[in-house]
Amino acid sequence: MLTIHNSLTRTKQPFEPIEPGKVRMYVCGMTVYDYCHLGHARALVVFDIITRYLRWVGYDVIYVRNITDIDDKIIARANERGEDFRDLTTHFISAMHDDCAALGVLPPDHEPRATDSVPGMVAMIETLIANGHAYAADNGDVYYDVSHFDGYGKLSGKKVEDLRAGARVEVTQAKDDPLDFALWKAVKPGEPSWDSPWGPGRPGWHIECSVMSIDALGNHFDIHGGGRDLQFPHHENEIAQSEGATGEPFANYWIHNGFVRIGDEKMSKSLGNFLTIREILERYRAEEVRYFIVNSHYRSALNYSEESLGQAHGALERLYTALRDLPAGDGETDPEVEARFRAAMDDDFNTAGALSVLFETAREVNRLRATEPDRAVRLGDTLRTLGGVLGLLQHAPEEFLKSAAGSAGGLDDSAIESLIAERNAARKGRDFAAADRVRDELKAAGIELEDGAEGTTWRRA
RNA sequence: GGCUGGGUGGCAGAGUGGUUAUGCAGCGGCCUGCAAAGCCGUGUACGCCGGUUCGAUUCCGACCCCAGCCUCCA
Repeated sequence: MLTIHNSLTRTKQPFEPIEPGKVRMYVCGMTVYDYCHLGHARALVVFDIITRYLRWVGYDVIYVRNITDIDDKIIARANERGEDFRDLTTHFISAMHDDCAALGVLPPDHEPRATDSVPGMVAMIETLIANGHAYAADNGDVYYDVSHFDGYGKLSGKKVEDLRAGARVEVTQAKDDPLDFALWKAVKPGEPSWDSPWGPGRPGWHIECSVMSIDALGNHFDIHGGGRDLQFPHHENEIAQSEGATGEPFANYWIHNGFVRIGDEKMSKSLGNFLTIREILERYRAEEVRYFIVNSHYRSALNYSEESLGQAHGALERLYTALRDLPAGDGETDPEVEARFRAAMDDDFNTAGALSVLFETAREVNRLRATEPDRAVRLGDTLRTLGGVLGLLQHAPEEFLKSAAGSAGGLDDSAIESLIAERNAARKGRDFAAADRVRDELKAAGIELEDGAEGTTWRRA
């Protein structure tokens, strides 16, 4: 039985989809004005794994992840670069897709773009005005009337009075209440705009997600996800808009992933302490980045450090070493191992616990490969299958073990092979001093050797 | 100030009212020309102070500390 921590109730609940066997999930995607950083990578990987797992246990999943391709920052950046905002977003959307592919993040089923849904946003805003949930201000903006929605604050656990007391939102003349938020922003000079009943302008950020999610999944769907930082106000506002407009409950389960931190601070654009995915991939293998993310629970804070990424390498090396030279079997998994893996994942996607099952299985493979080869092969299949649910262990072991991290230079494979041949000739002549010199030379270049019965193998550390 | 979440062994990181997380690193052993890999063994870990309990890292209360949201943010 799958249980999920629901931000809406702040408890772990059994997962019950609206329609049996079917999961409809919407996750807030990227605002495409810059390259994705490690924090984005975490959100991408976390929901990728949730999707993979739900599918693997048999759910028919519709996964929607939007693209915000119109907002203040996009406009500002485009103007800075002196280009059309569409050229800017096209560039960063394609960069994001490259990053996803590199990290093994599967594409969502639908990837709606805000600019394709503006008429729907205008329509929802009209409905909200008609319902009394929103009002058009004199300046051409339209605002949501927070006091007119009873459930406001239910997702973030905030009370409207408390928010008002601690409000740091700048009060404009146009708003009735500092907590009210913009649904439609009147055009300013130099900005792209769309026509509307309130004059030319563009949608507010929150309305974009309400409309794109409902368009793709209906008024009421199962899971809505995103980063912790979106819980308030973004998701709170989405609920107010969506439920205000449809009169139906919006999403049943809200899942929020924790932040990536660096030096005990949130990694973010505004703090400027971020590392882009492409920067990281220059220094580490994509699978190491993925392992680093999977190694901790999706809701907890994840501290970036060189050491952690290094440890990820060591851990993957162990797993791949167990699979090395192990033939593939019939693809069946071991039921007992699978049950333990599922028990961990069913417990609010406990990927760290699931990994421990993988390591225990790897040890079993190593222990049994000589004495019970059939069983070892079966466990190897299990390892590959369960690893695949986490998006790991899909490379050929030799390929992973011999691969270089990022753009690392050094010795190429043929140079390594010829040094090994040289060393083995020395070993044959029992000139161990010469053999050890070659091995030391390779070790200095980051190459580890292993002399086995079948000959010498190597890997990059 | 209001509201969230968290403090676990050298590091990373799960989890639990009493019995091994797991990985990396370390130590001892087996194996090996020596290594490496692997296997076996090994470490008085649970912020502080009280309380409940036969027993608490795990429950309750206070305290200290950290992070996040309340402004754009995965």
